[in-house]
Amino acid sequence: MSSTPPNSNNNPAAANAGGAGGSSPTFSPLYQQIKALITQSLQSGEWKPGELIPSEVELANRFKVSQGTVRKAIDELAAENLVMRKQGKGTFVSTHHEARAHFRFLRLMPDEGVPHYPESKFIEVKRMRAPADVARLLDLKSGDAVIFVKRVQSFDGVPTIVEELWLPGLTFKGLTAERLEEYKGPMYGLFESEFGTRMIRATEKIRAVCAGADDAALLKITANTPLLASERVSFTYGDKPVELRRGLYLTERHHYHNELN
Amino acid sequence: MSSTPPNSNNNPAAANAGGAGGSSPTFSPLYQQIKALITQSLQSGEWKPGELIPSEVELANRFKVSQGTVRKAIDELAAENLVMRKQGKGTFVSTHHEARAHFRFLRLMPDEGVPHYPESKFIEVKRMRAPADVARLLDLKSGDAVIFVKRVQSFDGVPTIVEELWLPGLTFKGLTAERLEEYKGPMYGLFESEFGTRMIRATEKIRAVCAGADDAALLKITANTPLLASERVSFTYGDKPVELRRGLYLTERHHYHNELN
DNA sequence: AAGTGGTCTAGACCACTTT
DNA sequence: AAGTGGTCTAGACCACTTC
Repeated sequence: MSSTPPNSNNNPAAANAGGAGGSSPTFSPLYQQIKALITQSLQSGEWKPGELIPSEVELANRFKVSQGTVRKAIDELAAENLVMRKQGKGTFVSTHHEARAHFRFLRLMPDEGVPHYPESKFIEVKRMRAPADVARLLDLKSGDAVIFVKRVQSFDGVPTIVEELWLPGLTFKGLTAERLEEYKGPMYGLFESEFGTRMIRATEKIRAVCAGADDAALLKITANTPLLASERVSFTYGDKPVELRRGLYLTERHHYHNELN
Repeated sequence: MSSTPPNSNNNPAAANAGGAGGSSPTFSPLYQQIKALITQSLQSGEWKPGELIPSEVELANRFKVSQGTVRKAIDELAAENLVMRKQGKGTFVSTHHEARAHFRFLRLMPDEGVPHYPESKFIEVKRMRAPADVARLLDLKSGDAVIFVKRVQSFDGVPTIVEELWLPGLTFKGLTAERLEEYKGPMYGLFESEFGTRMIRATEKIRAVCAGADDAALLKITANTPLLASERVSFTYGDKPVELRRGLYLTERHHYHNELN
């Protein structure tokens, strides 16, 4: 018998792939396991948003796998916008503190001209107990503490969005109107920097409604103007819902943009 | 000097990668070139929707590249929904004749219950000359022949969508009300099978509007009911726009669903 | 058993950035 | 020159489907 060929697969890190034929019931490929390990480091804050993560070679050594396997894991994380690759520089943890990230969740675009981020005016910020519907969407118990935020957003001084947010009180303890007001830019940047909670994906339900008297007043429009109503639930690592946002969008000079692939 | 090592890169198919240092201005990686060649075969109909394409090994031989390079090309085509991989069976050309594809472009979901495809009732089908706005969006000249379609779609007998379509007359020559009516299922299936035109992506602009008298009558609702207004431009291979669709969606028992990643 | 896509490895070289 | 990600190759073996 000749010696083992150089490419035989006998990786100790993989709990499967053994010589025994029976595949374990919880089988997952090595690169998925590596991906999970990297995600853990992202979640735990070992590498913070905006920072450089270890190089592929370094991670391959750490996890005792080939660079190609690390590469495939990072490819998927990059596709999910958890990290960003930059040739020659390295791989960086994604952050909401970038123009690029600003319009990933805000899909309202001006009919004419280049998109830019709106100004916020906060109407109300308070702690309260979660109503049943909010609790259900945020995976909380009815009556759990939540932080409620209501604000109006304007483009070039024109009020266009009125939205209400509910955030788990535990995760966002210490969030006040002052901190929101002094912070410029998207709230997700604040959440990421000050509360260590990064939104990584969201689901949205959209309908058309008529403006009620209160919302019409905030948007300085007549009642019964048609508005887009969006209900958005945002998730952080581990598919944990951490924000419910209900927005009303005035679509006279703006539209909701979507790409269907 | 030792002989050339086994892994030196000297592939004749690549127009770049030569020994000369100067990179050509039109550089693109090999797998992108392979991807373009495969896309050409898809576009030309060499492999038709639903059919099996040659195996990775076969394509690697044909193009004189390694299987890994073909693999990376097909990976991207699969990510763009142009093909579908099935382990053990092969790689198939995507088709709109599948339940899976039906909801890729129709994002209106029932608030309760499982999604299903609506019934169509055609109001009008005619040839006409493209108005300026339609011509612009379809990359035609104002006055070029287009086919105009107007229909109402119902879920469980409840009229919910009224939409108007404009299609380039040249591409869809011979499309009549009869053919539309006898065809069950999504129009994109018909377009693909009968006209050899496959929609591969679309952009959509969404607003809220009030129902006018005519549309209210078609949807059997009162005038001024708020509706979602969608303007969608669909593209076939080569990013060529081949459909303009303007839809009004009743969102009382349905909502527009979106995933933000 | 044979064929397909899916995973994993090892190594070479290229393109880009920084030192 | 050194380090990073990006491309390409060659080969092994696994999981799944079909014959």
